[in-house]
Amino acid sequence: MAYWLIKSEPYKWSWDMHVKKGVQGWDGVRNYQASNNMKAMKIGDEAFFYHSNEGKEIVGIVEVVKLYHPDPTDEKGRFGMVSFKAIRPLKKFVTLEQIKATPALSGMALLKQSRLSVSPVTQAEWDCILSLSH
DNA sequence: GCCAACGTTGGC
DNA sequence: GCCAACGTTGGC
Repeated sequence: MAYWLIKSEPYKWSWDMHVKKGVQGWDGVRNYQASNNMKAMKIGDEAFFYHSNEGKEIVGIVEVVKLYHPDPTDEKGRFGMVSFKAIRPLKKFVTLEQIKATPALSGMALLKQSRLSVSPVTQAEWDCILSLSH
């Protein structure tokens, strides 16, 4: 069981939209590193849902319900996507500011590669963020 | 709205 | 296969 973090700009695709829809294919990723991270995902893996630009905070948790498959929005057929189901919102959102201020989270890919939209999260980081969300 | 970081494209 | 030019992301 692995953990991940996925980013979305809330005015394009927000947590609320995802909750309303239930399951959503994570289309539109056009970056090989992000794409490779999705390839490595397994059914049941969980991911934090992060709002970039507006909010800049982790707002909820989703679960992988469909493995890497072709992304219909990619005309060239080069990129794929996984599908995520919304599981639950965090009681308290965990902001980028908090993450930066927490030494245990200083190694997160979110901070080191700010432009990477799908990144891995370690068990320790996952637990730490969950503890901040209570 | 600016701009740094960085990934991608395309000419050579 | 290199690398300059260009485009995009995302924090500030």
